Amino acid sequence: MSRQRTARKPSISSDKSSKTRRPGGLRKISANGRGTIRESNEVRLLQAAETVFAERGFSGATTAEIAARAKLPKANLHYYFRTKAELYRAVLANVLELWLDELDRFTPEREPAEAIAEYVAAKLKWSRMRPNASKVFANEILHGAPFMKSYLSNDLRRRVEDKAEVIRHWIARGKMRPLDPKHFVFQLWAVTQHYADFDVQVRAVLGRGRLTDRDFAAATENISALILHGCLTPSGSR
Amino acid sequence: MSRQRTARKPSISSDKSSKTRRPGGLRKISANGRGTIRESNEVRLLQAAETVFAERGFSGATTAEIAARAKLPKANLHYYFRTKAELYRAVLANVLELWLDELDRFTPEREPAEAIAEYVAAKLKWSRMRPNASKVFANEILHGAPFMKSYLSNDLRRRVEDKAEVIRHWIARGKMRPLDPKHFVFQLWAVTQHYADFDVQVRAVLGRGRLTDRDFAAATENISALILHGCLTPSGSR
DNA sequence: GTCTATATATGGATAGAC
DNA sequence: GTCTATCCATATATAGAC
Repeated sequence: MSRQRTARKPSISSDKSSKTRRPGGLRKISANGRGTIRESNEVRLLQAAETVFAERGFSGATTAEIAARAKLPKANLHYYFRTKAELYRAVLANVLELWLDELDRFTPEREPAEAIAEYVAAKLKWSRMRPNASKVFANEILHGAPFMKSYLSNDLRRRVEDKAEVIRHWIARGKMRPLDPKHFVFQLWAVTQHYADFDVQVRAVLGRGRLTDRDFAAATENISALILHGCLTPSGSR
Repeated sequence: MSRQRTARKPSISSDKSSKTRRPGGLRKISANGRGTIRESNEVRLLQAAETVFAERGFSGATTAEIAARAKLPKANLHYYFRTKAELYRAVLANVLELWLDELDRFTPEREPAEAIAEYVAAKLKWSRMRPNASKVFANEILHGAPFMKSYLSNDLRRRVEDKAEVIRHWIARGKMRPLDPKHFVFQLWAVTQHYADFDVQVRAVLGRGRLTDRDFAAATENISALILHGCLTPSGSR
């Protein structure tokens, strides 16, 4: 769960000065065989930060609140993450790992109906399980992606480019209607993330204190049906 | 363009103490027949505020930046709007006026295909013309709707309830597939607002400096086609 | 590696002259 | 009704004792 740049992770570090790590070197190797204090503290800070950044945004979040939620003194937070921005970057990097891989179901050999239904279900599962991750991401984009712009224009853009090619293949094979592949991906993103990012509105309209399993099941079914009927050719849907 | 509560506007004032207006009374009635100084200053502040709140969120926005963008000294802003929160509330109220009415196209007598296509086109037009309005709203919801929660649970909820009834009618008449009406509305909202709220991501993926008329035309067509094929019965789509 | 105390900056809001 | 100067609260970040 290290937040080190290992060069295989999507890097969002390029936008600002990427400072070097902790003084480094003397990593505590405790009797139980792990540098556990640092690790567990970092994880707790990252989890607390995800919640607070989701609820308050970058500017609204305070290091004091994050530290309190992680049950650590504020100065300790600054020991592990020199600046608020560095902590935020680490949270964002964690979030991206979640988002990235689900699109990999889109391969030319697969049936679009299956791949798309699975994707919708998977994204909605994340919206339920990690709503704060989704919100941090949404907030970042909403405000112009100051920390993530280069990631969007590089990693993400290429990835969508690839998947658009797969969708074009499906269309050419007569399995999908002749739609614009990239706009189709936007629409998948939009409907699946809505339930995490706009949950307050969804709950208010449905009159729920919190969204239940049944609500998410209903959302998944409705979205799948709408999207599949919307994008498949009659023969493609079998 | 007054921001007064006239009781017919959707009220968002109930969450916090709604302070009385300016000292009041002596409204300048200038030679040209309008209280123009106040009015034009208020409008400029509201427009500046919409932009800044959209870009930075409530906490990230500073009254200094808003005032600068409106080309007024900061103290002047506080003369017209006592607090940052009051100014924010006024911006939100403006935004809600835009959002509310478009759903009125949903009436039992109309053909769903037409009503829905018009709605999608109208919402996307707003996403293009007033992206900042959309972003302010999105940001408010994203962070738990601290200023708007009661509006969501009352006005908005009732409104969606009404429209859900219309959709059920369409379904009963065999014009639409048997979907969940409220989830369907969520999906309409999600896809149409995506292009305003997530424009940075959309632009990055499409490789555009800014979204063009053609991009919005493509979005409109793609969304309409997906949604209509997705929700109409074969006979319903004629 | 932890934590108290504090330096420093920023931003919301207002006093009071014009 | 306008605007300069300023008050004061809050927040990031660090120094330095433990």
